[in-house]
Amino acid sequence: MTAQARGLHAHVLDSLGPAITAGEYPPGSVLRTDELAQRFEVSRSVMREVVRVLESMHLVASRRRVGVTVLPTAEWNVYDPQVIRWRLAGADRPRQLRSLTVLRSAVEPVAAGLAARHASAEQCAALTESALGMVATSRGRRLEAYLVHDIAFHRVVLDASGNEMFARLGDVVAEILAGRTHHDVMFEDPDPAAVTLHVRVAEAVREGDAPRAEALTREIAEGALRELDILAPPR
Amino acid sequence: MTAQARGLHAHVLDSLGPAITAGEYPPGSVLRTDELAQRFEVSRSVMREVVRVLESMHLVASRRRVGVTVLPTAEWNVYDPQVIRWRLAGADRPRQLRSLTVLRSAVEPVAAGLAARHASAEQCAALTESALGMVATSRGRRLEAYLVHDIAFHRVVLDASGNEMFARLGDVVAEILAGRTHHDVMFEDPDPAAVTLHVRVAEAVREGDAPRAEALTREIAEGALRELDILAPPR
DNA sequence: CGTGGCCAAAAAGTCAGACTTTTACATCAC
DNA sequence: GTGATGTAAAAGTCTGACTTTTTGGCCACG
Repeated sequence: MTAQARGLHAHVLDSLGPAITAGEYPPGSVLRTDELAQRFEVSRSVMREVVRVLESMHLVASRRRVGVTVLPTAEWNVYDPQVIRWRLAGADRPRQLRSLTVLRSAVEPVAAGLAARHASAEQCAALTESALGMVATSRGRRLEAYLVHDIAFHRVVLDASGNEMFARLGDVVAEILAGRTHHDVMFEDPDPAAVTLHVRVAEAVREGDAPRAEALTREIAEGALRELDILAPPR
Repeated sequence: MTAQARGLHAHVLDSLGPAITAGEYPPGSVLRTDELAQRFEVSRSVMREVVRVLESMHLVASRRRVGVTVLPTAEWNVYDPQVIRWRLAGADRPRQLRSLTVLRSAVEPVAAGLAARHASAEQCAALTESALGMVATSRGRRLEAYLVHDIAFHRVVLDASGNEMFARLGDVVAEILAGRTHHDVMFEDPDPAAVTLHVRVAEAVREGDAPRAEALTREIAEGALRELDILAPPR
């Protein structure tokens, strides 16, 4: 079973949440707690807890006498990791991936610049190690091993920035990178130029060269955007 | 009354949430649902809903036989608008404000660049109007009126970027700007240079000059960071 | 024909109590 | 000391009754 023991409410949430983010209940739709409770075969108390959580994510609004209304997309807490996961698993995955990659392209260069100033010796070591790992697995269809190092690299950069908001984007970046490898077909070995850029970012951070770290990371990000334009053209 | 009619659970949440984010219950603290229900004089069902919401924000984790554990800060959903508000209202407001301003400095320039490409005629008009409003209220201690235009300006830029993730940061930026005006003492009129920069950003966006819009916005952001360094030095 | 107030029903909100399930911890045998 | 076992504590679940708010219709009155 897929995490059944995590509680009844979590199970219902994992079913209803994706349904809403996928647009199965278009904005404006009205649901009733009692009806939902019956549909999912749980008690009203459990369903109420689920609705409360969805409400806290601004996916729905609950009003007396009218019911539970699905809110327009513009209201959703799109930074909630749970919501991100649900949407990445759903139909508008491509659009979502693009939004997130653009966010990445804005955040990561600045984070790298800060990392160059604040990174500890351990973080520099971890960064270099990850970069070397990427080099070592960049040829011979070792995409899975490469992915591990790639994720580790970007996580360290975000952590080393010393900014809490940046650090919390580590999971999002991991999700994006994993998605690129697993869903969006990636037959070939990773772009050698990108691998080199990662190595050079590690160097720049180690040397405390913030402008260079930022510029190099911007190149990586632009590469990712270009790649996305090719694999999944906008519009 | 301060929004008492929003439901009992919301009231309890507004009391317990800030207490947790303020560190009144340090990470690792264990609470019991029953005890909390008694303390806040609500039924267990209400308290359970509150705990569920806090759990969805990753502020706490609920485990059988042990209770409701407060999670370490690193786990919190720091992008949740509710959490942001709670933290901005609490003791570590300065640190929080810095994190968010750094995030802004990363995001807004890129958003402005995108806005220059995607902004509609209406959005360009709104932008120019806001910039003019800022000019008109930039002298004579009309800080409140200035704030309104400032918020509107940045909101339009983020919206016009066409990126959903950027657009959702409008509230955060509004919160930051409002905080700067209201809390962190701002005796003087706004920096004339900043006002001019806003006007020029509006121009660049209208002309579709993405690099210039980005560069100018980066100047605004750097100004905001410098200002923060003066008013509330780091460390 | 429109306006305003009143009533009734619908749905969420709240509560109390009984029961189940998991699990940390202590105890005991080996 | 190690491992099995039992117990109790806390969350989890369910049910049913009750309260509160709000919508929308209905009717009287201007």
